[in-house]
Amino acid sequence: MASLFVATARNPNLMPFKFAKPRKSPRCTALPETASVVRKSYLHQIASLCKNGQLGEAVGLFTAMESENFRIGPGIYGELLQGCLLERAFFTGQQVHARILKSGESIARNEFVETKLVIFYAKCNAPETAIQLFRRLEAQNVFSWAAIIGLLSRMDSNEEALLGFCQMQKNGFLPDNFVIPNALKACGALQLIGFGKGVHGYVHKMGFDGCVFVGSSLVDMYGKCNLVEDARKVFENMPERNTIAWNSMIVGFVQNGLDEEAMQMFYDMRVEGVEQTRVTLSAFLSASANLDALEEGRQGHALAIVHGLELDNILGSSIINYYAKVGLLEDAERVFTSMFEKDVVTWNLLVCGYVQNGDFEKALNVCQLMRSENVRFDSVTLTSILSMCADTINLKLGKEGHCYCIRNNFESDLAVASSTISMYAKCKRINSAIQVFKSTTKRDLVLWNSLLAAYADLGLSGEALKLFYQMQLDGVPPNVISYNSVILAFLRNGQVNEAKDMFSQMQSLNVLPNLVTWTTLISGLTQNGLSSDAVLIFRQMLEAGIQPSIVTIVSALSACTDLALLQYGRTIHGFITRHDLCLSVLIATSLVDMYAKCGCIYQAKNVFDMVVNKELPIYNAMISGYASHGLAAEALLLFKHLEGVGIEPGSITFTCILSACNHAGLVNEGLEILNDTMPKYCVKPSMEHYGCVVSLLSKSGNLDKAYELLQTMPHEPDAHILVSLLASCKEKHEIELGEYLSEQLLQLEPDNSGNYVALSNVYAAAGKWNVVTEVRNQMKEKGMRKNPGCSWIQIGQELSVFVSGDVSHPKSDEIYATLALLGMEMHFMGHAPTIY
DNA sequence: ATAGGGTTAG
Repeated sequence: MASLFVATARNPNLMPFKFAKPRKSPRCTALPETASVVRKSYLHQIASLCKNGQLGEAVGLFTAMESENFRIGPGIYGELLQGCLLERAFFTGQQVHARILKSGESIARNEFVETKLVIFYAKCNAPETAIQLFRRLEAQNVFSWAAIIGLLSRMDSNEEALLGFCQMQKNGFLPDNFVIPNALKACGALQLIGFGKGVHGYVHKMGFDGCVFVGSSLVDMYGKCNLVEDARKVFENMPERNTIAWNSMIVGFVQNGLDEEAMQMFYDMRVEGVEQTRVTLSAFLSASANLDALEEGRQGHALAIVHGLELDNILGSSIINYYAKVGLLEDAERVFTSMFEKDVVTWNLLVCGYVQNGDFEKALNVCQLMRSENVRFDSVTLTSILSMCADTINLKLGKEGHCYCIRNNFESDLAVASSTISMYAKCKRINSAIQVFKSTTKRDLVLWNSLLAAYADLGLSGEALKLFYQMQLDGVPPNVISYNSVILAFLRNGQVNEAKDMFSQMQSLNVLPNLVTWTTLISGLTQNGLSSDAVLIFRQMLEAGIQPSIVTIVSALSACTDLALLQYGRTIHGFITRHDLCLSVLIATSLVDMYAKCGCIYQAKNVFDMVVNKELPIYNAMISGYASHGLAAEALLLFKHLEGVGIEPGSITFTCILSACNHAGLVNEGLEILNDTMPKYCVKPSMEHYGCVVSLLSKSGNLDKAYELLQTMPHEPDAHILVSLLASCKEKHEIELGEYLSEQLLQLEPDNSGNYVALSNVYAAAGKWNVVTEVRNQMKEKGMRKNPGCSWIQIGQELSVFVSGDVSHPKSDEIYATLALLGMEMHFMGHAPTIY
């Protein structure tokens, strides 16, 4: 095998040696008289030299024997091979092998020597030679079988190892306590629980229960097969337990998600004074990482230092994994640089840590360093890179990553395919996502869920539902995540009832809704205008004993931005206070927003004042609150304060502050912000920003300036801005401009009856009743009268005409009838002109 | 005139 030679060449201990003259050794000086005694003594010396790691001396003695023509027996060759094995001296072993072949059949075909050679090659991971020699054996025995089965299991050829295990029994050799651990290891790797239990039975029958090696392997096997209770039973019944037995148990707990048990066992181990190795610490650190146990993980790192354990790729990686999981990336990086041995997993942990921490630049740097040090990316690296591309919506890098996957045959990797799909979906390339999905042949739950989530994000509920059924036809039962996506797809598409149906369907099928399910429903219902349903769901969630996350609470509070639900908002505020969640800036911002939108501006201010480290969003919420309450002075003051504390205002901030100016009629302030302040902060004014100022100018009687701004701004005017100008045209009786603007408006939104109303208002204000009627007839032709969304405005408009003196209005009876139907005649009569 | 062994990270 090529890799073998690479491995030997790297190791300076394995340099080829020359058969040197034996060095004078004091023990060699007095040779006993008879040849057989001398031979015995030589054997003894060679054996002890080999055991003491003095292979060179042993070989020297061997050469001396050869030159003195001693008859060298199988024992000497056996000892020498054993010595080579101990020092991993592959080349020396090959030389010994050559001498064996040269010394004739009686040695070369000796069962003991042949077995030793098989063991030697098997241990040196030279599978071809070992297996070839094994096949040509004069006689098999338990030792050669054990060597071969061990080799196969080490090479991860688990099926072959188990086949060998069966074959040796067929050939009449009873497996002993040395072979059994290898067979059990293979069972664990393949999760062949039936086979494993069979071996366990055999162990019991043969009385190997007492062997620590067998016991530890059983613990490991049961752990790997997810039968952690059986593992525990074996462990507890072991008459003797060593470090490895404990380690196997702890690792079993961690692998089965029982992190607390693993930690407890770690402490028990310390109390009992069992030596703890890097394996122990590695497992302990995994448990700490899984539990976010900050203190324990640090202790684990400290113990590694105290025990003087060098940071090999595995222990080092466990420490990095822990620091990365709890977000201490600087510590992770420190450990990374201090490691003496790194592999692709080590690198991946650092990359993944930075990606999950949102430090994309550092993640990319590490990837580049990886390439420059010739560490090849594997599927985990690519998954991290692709998910980073998704997070940053970096389609260019994402495509490069995808191409790398195609070039390097990662296409069949399900995890890579899933993250490629998510990447394309996040970058709004749904067709590419679908293409990647279709190119896969074997599909797992994660892959189906990736595309399902992509459809959900776009609100493609039809496609999502189709996929949802398709996966079931394909024999993949949906899990909570699948249901969450379908529910989200419906809610994004405004299909509230369908979403609710799915929610009850999953419960009747015993798929338990999780935090995401509840949160999706709460925010989706709110966004579809069903705030009170959202609040109801939030209460159900608390009753179900699910702890809300920050996102859940933010969604629930956003449902309470309606005065009718303020009482629930206050209840949630109480919940927040009881659970010490006020410290979250996100929650505080939502509270400010809720109180402001419910008209409780002073309560909003109270919450606002309590927050210590304020960030831009909470300022925005407060300024917006002031703006909507007509408290322009307060809004401007807070805006100035923002400058004082060095926080840069954003686009939303300017929307809020301009709308405050607009409501308060602060023309100069509004113009200054648009013309000076926004360029200062490099914020390009949006349509909405211009809208505020245009409306402000037109309302304050500067219709000309307003129209000028409308013409010079870099945006095509939207309906909103045109309507605000139309209102001014009405006041100023600017019929010509009104007509012109209305024409544009009706081109933009030909089916919006409100626009016709605005136009007819212009004519009505100028007393052009005949044109008003004309416009009304146009509306009637379009069947707009029955449109419930604008009936109020229409009625108002009709009334305006009526009140303005056109008493002979032909439809006055109809208007009265409509009002009577709505039960509001008197009320509207008095307030008619304010309806607009 | 004799042999060999199990556990670990994403």
